[in-house]
Amino acid sequence: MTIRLILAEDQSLLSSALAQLLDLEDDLEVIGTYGDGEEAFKHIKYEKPDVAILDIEMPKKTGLEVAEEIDRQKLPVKVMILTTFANKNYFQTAVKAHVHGYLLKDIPSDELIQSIHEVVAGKTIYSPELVSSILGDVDNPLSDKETQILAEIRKGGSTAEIAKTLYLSNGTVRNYISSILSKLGAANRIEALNIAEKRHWL
Amino acid sequence: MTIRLILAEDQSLLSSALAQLLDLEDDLEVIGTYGDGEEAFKHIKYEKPDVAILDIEMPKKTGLEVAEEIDRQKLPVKVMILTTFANKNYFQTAVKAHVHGYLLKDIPSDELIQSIHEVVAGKTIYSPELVSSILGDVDNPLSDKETQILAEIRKGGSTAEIAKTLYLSNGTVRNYISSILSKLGAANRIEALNIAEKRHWL
DNA sequence: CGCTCACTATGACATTTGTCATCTCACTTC
DNA sequence: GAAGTGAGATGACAAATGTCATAGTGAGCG
Repeated sequence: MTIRLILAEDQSLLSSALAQLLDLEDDLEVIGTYGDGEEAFKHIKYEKPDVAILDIEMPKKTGLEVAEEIDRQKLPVKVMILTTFANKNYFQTAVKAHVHGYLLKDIPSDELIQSIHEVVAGKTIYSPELVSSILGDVDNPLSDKETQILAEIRKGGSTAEIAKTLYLSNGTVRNYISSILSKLGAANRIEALNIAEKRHWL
Repeated sequence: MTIRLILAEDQSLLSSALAQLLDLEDDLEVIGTYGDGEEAFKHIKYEKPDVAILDIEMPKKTGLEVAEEIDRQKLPVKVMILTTFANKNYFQTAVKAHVHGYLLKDIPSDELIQSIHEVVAGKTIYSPELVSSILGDVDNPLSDKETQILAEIRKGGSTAEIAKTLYLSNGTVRNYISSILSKLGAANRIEALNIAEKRHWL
């Protein structure tokens, strides 16, 4: 029985190289490769592959959104996330969406092939590097509101604008920012952004 | 005559997939794959491959630095840059280093293989998407100093810190920033960073 | 030669940002 | 129902940031 695969990955070089390579395996068959989440989802839904390999950051719909949709509709597909990002939030979202694999792009292709087989055999595979790196991650000390505000800061808005979009008073926003800065040990907004980004908290 | 290749790419999945795929071609032979610029350079220097395919953003040494070093030492190697980044500065640096190819990772792998052959045959290949996207780029209105200061801003330093590291007065830095903001139509530093980054000016 | 432009600088000013103490109000929780 | 707790708010203050006018220097150019 050959395993039917769909690939969703927006970097054509990787996508095409991978597709050709997987196709060379005699029990694997790549029935489609798609460069954005929406297309990929459509084809997953109607062509019912055995395994869907999804990148996270893609146009239109992220791999995580696709995974959640598949989970919600209980489509009979094994979902594997394949990403560069060893990011706690991404990983947790993926786990909640009951994905069958979460692999980082820093593995060799043999390992990917092996993982596909294991997933089809019923295993669930989380990249060990990832799990340990996640466990090793310093815990995000920011509250939800603080994180939300930091995200607004990243967009470049002033205190006043942030206050308006979040329906808070000017002073409250400044208090939150003050607290963010002290929690992150930053001296200003930009430093805070850099720190939070480096630690995968954004 | 088979073409001997060295690959420098820090994303293992792509690196290994590509290596296997290229090796399948009967006139191509991948004699080494390396995950950082320094290692790659050493092996390029002593194993003298026909072609070196370099990613830009890698640990230790970027692909561009490797390319410059190869150019300076006049090593008899065809250099091809393979990157995600359609960034004017990167591209210009690469051209100055006399690379023989500059390709984006959004091409299919067949095209890469074909390009390798063309480069070996003496052609110089610049990704057409890139060239046109570069030509379509709005010209950077910032002066060198302004760009330099914006780069310092990105690191998160305060006006005073920037002034100190660049040996300028506090007021001068503030004037430059003021000018940057007005040129970019930004209301504050963070917005300026976002705009400059989006337009590939950083 | 004069002109423009980039670079550097000052001072004065308004605004924004960051800090801190303090307060209210709605919810738990015991 | 009293004591916490956490989200949100205020006001006052200091420091940083942004704006503007003005000015000196030197390089490059027609």
